[in-house]
Amino acid sequence: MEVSSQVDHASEDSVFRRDCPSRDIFEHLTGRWALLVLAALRPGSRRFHQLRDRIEGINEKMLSQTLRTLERDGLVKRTVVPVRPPQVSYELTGFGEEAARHLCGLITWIGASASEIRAAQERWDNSR
Amino acid sequence: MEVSSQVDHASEDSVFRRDCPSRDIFEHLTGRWALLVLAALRPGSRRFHQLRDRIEGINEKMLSQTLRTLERDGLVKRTVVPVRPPQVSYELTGFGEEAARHLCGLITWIGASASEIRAAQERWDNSR
DNA sequence: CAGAATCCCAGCAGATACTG
DNA sequence: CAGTATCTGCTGGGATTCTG
Repeated sequence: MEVSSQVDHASEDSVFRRDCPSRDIFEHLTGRWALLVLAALRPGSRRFHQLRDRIEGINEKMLSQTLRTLERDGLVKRTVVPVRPPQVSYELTGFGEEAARHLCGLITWIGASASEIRAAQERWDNSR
Repeated sequence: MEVSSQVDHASEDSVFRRDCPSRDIFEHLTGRWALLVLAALRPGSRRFHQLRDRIEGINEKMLSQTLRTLERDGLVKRTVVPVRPPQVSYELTGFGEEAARHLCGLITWIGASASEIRAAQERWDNSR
């Protein structure tokens, strides 16, 4: 593991760089389903089928894939109870809760602003 | 414009619905380039070519497209000075600044957490 | 129940060339 | 300078099927 490099990745500008290491983590969080999975896990631990039923439109492949990515990033913890049939539950880690707070903050802001944004869109659409 | 409908879109759960109207606004903000454009506009007004030069890897089509979407949503204001050659500048609206604050807050958090997330990823990768 | 494996497609993104 | 127009391809996402 490299401790230092020629390029200062910690600089404020690094996000503008093509190789900014934050970019793919950002993409994990803002992909189509991650927000919804994190939000669905906020109240507490959930089973696979509970998540699938709660999140409208998701299929098992995408749920599984999203959960695995979030688990890999250390945002979600997966727990298996080895019985028949198997029981698997998911919960947020401390990190996951922080991420969820940020994302849900953004969503809350969007929700509060939605009507004004929609109005802006209509104005734009009508002006051409 | 409809004032009410059978479905309660204002409920907290609406984000989980397939037709949640916040979803596409969220996607505009978290698309590949919107964050970078908003961040680049935070210090103040910028010209088209300044943005293109600042944001590594973007091409003119994507910059133009992203700016138009953000303008349509009322997050960015476009100003044309009709001279030859034309001068066009972009700046954040009040709304745009709020959106940028949220997104940059998320990015800052990711930056601060990146090393721990990377460590989690390595642990995950090595454990299989 | 909780996934894995496979196949498939639309749509976003990029490269390139052109224009008021 | 600040964009459009057009073509192309890649891959994220989805439907379906299979399994421990």
